[in-house]
Amino acid sequence: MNADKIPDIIIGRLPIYLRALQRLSDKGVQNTSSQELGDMIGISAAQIRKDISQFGEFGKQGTGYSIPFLIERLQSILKVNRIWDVIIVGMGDMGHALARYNGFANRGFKVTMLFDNDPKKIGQKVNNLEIFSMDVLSEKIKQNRIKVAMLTVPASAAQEVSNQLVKAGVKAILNYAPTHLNVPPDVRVQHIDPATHLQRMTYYL
Amino acid sequence: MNADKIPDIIIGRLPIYLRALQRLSDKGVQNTSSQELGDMIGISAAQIRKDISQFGEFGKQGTGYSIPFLIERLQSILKVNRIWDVIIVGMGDMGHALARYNGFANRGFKVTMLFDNDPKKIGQKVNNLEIFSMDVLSEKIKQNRIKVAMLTVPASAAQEVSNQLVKAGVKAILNYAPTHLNVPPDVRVQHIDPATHLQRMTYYL
DNA sequence: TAGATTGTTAATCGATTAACAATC
DNA sequence: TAGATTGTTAATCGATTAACAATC
Repeated sequence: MNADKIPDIIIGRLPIYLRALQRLSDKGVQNTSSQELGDMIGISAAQIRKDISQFGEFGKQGTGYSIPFLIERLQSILKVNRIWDVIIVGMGDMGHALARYNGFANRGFKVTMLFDNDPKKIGQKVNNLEIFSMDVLSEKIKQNRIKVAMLTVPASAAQEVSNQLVKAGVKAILNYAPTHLNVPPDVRVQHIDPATHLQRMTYYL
Repeated sequence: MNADKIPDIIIGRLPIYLRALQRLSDKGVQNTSSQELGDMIGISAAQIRKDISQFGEFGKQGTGYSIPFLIERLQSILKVNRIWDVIIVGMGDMGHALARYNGFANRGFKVTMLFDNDPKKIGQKVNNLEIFSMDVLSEKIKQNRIKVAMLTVPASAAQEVSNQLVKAGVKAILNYAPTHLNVPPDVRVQHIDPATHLQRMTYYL
């Protein structure tokens, strides 16, 4: 393991590699090469080898990489060789869809609590999980040592709720609100904004 | 307007600038500087000036940028100074949430058609839009000259449906399926995979 | 005018690619 | 052994930052 600081751009590619490897594994494939993996996901073989080699010598000359082994290594590096409890804050349509999403299984995450401030929603269940009041958000986060949250409140409330999350100890926020969040440097934010993603493509049309 | 090829990484930042500018505009602010805008979204002032200057001289020394003017320019560059009709393919929870999402207004997009292959869903309405059969997907895309699609089918069907979209003339796909899509070079794909986004953050926890 | 801020140049920094010895 | 493919080095390519003349 290289102790140097790994560039974030490399960290960002590891989940892509992992996803492709798990897909191969599901098909029963046992081994692959940087060439094959690269062809699958549109990344050069040299870059894949370079990225992976930041963390150790996981391949073998002549035969490439053992898929189960490389999956295990990447999961360990990304710290998804465990299950992170994740909360969803804001039970509109998007929060609802995420609560019922089955794509987190085997990828290191489990949605464990839901929150909303609408009295009509509080106490209801989605996917067998009760919706809690925002009043108990901080308390529940601390109690359960929650580190990861998905934020699906309206843009107008996002910064305020983000502050609450951070104050209670959340360190990773997947932000679905179409607004930038200001957080301390030890908190990570990833943005999902469909309009922004679409606008990035219309330029080329 | 610079006729050189603009790097994609710059194009990717323009929607972020545009979103921040629209937020300022909504608050009634008329002018801003690269410094202020950069502070808002965590990007250096120099980079913002450099990015914007690829497309023309939109600012004024001493006073910065006129927000309405810069919004108009960015919208024009990104081709969102019009409304793109967008279709949603796959009316599960995610497709449903996107069909009811109100974040596309004023950002250049309008969801106009929904598709699913489940006979029980076909003919139903979501947000006043009828769900069509996949059998008429190609025909409807061609008829309405649809260029932009959101793909919310299961991963196992994503490549196959993507092929249909591309063949019918779609040039921009927002892919919610957790799998890489192979498309011709003239088709753009953006990926939204919550598990991948979360995995990119857990490394730092 | 004086202060502020752009657009741009040059310098720095970082990422990607090509190539190949090592070796399975 | 011969062929394949890694890990790594050096070269190339591209992106970011710092600095400042121009000018509103």
